[in-house]
Amino acid sequence: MRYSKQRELVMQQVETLRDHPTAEEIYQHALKECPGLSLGTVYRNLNSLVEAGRVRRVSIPGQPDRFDHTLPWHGHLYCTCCGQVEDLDLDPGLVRQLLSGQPGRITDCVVTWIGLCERCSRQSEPAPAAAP
Amino acid sequence: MRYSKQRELVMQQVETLRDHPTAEEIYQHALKECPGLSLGTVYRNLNSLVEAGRVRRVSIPGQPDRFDHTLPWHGHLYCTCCGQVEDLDLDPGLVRQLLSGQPGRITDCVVTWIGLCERCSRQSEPAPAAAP
DNA sequence: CTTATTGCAAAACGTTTGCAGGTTT
DNA sequence: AAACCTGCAAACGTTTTGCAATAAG
Repeated sequence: MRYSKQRELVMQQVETLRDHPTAEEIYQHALKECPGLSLGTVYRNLNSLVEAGRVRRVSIPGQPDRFDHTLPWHGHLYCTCCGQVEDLDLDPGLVRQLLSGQPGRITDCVVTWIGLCERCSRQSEPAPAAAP
Repeated sequence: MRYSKQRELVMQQVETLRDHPTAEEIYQHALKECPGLSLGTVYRNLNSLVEAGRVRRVSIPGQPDRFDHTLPWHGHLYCTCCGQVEDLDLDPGLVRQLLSGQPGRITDCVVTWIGLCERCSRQSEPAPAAAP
């Protein structure tokens, strides 16, 4: 894979916007530092970065994909109130136990909690962004 | 909610095609019994059936939604070889343990295994359908 | 008679792709 | 010079929507 200004910019955005940005959000922020950048290029680079293992893709049902700079395996919590996605540290031992006895060969495991984040569940000071 | 022939037909297809069909698959099968049925109607009815709690939606990252007649909570295994989705019985106690200590109020939990089903992992007699 | 539901077609949405020109090695 | 990467715009596959017509209560 060759160096490109655009790809490194996309990588940098995933790292600085640490809150699981979507391709569109990454594009909007990157545009400020690289006018003329195209959304297609952002998508293409996100795909190569995911394939290269430098970025993780986070899929929430019914929503555009998000991208995560945290590489080690973890789960996610999608807050239906503020729309934010939080990392979830899950005991890998328990996950392995959950899987034990299941037939087949597993290569990945997606665990997504749907509900309210801590802030929204306290019903005060709801986070700014609106849920889609 | 009013009775409609189309909605009951969609419901019936989800129940008889027990293998997590997509909207398109449900449409193709239902068409045989109700010529003139439209795909938009299938989507609308699947949405109302999910909302009414008579059907479950199963989302696999990067794939069209599937629909499940099994209502009690369970996980899913998506086989990257044959493309099939299998139900996964997961110990609810372990799932509750996984969640314990996490902040927030959880309303749903999506657990999806990605890998090979038992049949494909035995590397013999792969299931008919091709992975997308 | 009222209103939910339908078929149809068009649009919305997130994402991918073909192409001609520009960049990296 | 060869290969890769870009911007652009068009196309993609899935899903939703506006509409006038139909069917249910």
